[in-house]
Amino acid sequence: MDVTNSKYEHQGIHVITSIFTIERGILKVLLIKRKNNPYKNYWALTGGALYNDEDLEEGVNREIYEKTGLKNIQVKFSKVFGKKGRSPVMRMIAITYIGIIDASTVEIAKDTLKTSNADWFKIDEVPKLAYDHNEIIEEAIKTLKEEILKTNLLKVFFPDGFTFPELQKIYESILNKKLDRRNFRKKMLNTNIIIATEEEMIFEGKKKAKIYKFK
Amino acid sequence: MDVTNSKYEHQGIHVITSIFTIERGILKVLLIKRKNNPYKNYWALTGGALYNDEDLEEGVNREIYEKTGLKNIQVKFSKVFGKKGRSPVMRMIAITYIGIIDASTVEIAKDTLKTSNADWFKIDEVPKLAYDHNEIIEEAIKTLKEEILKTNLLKVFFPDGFTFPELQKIYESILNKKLDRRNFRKKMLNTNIIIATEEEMIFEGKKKAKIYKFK
DNA sequence: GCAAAAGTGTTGCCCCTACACCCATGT
DNA sequence: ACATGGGTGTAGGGGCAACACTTTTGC
Repeated sequence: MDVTNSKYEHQGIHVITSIFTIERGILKVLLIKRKNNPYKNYWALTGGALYNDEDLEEGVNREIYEKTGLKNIQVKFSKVFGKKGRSPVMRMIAITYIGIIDASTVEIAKDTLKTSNADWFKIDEVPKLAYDHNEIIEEAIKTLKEEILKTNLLKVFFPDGFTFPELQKIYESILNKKLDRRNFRKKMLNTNIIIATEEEMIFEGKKKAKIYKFK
Repeated sequence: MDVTNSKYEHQGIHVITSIFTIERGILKVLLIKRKNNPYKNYWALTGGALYNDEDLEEGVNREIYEKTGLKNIQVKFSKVFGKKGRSPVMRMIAITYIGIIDASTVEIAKDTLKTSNADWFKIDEVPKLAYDHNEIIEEAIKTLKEEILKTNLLKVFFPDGFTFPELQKIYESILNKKLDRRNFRKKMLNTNIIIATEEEMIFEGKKKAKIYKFK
């Protein structure tokens, strides 16, 4: 291995996260506006170059923090993007992740060293983004749909527990389809990652709904 | 983005493939012996640095060819390995893949520009390898077990068709467990990627077995 | 005629889907 | 009393695992 071999000199790693939320039943993705070239003034996903002294997930979290002020976002690996032309500056491979947060509980920094804006976009209203980020979001949505069925990613929305009607609404927003109340309840209870509590609360109806928690 | 920023200068991409085969019912992995530093004279997986002018799978195939003489190996993505200390030379991220071939139909180059030997190793007799390649193989085996259930990866063993007894033996070798003849047959036929032929042949018994083909 | 492998069918379980009625409450 | 959403049970289909007997043929 020769550090100055021109065949593989000047390569780099992007660590990129599609951060999602749900606002009033609508799935949205967090985008930031770039201050610097390349793609100056383009909207983009949170992410950037991995540093030499950090592991992948450290880089992921640093990039999220630098570009949004958010900390401790739980992420899941999504996909690798490595087409040779994907960055105009040098050969970059993107390792991409997904995360989901409750937008109503956090404050997103709108102006940072590298960003001039930040906002949530409905996933079917995402503009033309920097790099191949549009494609990355498409794959991220697929990963998100798979992961919420296998893990307790959605716990972030319900730190104090949830009722089935509201949990179902979140799932329906992400999967983009209606689910059957009875089947949804049975399926969720079957996973054994949910436990009932004694409390109840009102969600949308007039009748109280029982509160459950993620383990 | 600044090409000479020391925080992310001198990074590179490894494209690495765990190439498997089955010989007399035993799952084996192809290793090559390195001629050069780092890890000179260590056994290692086929792989190396991705070049700037090639896409990921092009790099995968070039590396396999350079180190073994093999061409046109169908590969599947396995996992990303990116711990910061994984290469002693510079910061390398490994994008890893799996492939499977019928060792009896190919000739592996044992001496190339970069390798001084090449051989098949039983997966529980793999020596201490270069880099984190032992860990990569562990994950590759998991990926292999998943992929053979979802895809027709094993087609390479049966260019002229197969009987159920021999197909089942391959599956059992990889999954490392006995399967029920009747259930195996039903499950495979259910996938609809298999068609019956009129021919028959003898596998291990005295009775002829019907020959099937992958679509 | 027997050993060795090939071929085949049934049952029960679990998960999933589809679907209809009663309950609690605020107005 | 009625409208609104919350809560529940049942039946059918598909996939999976467990399981035993018959067939072919070389010796």
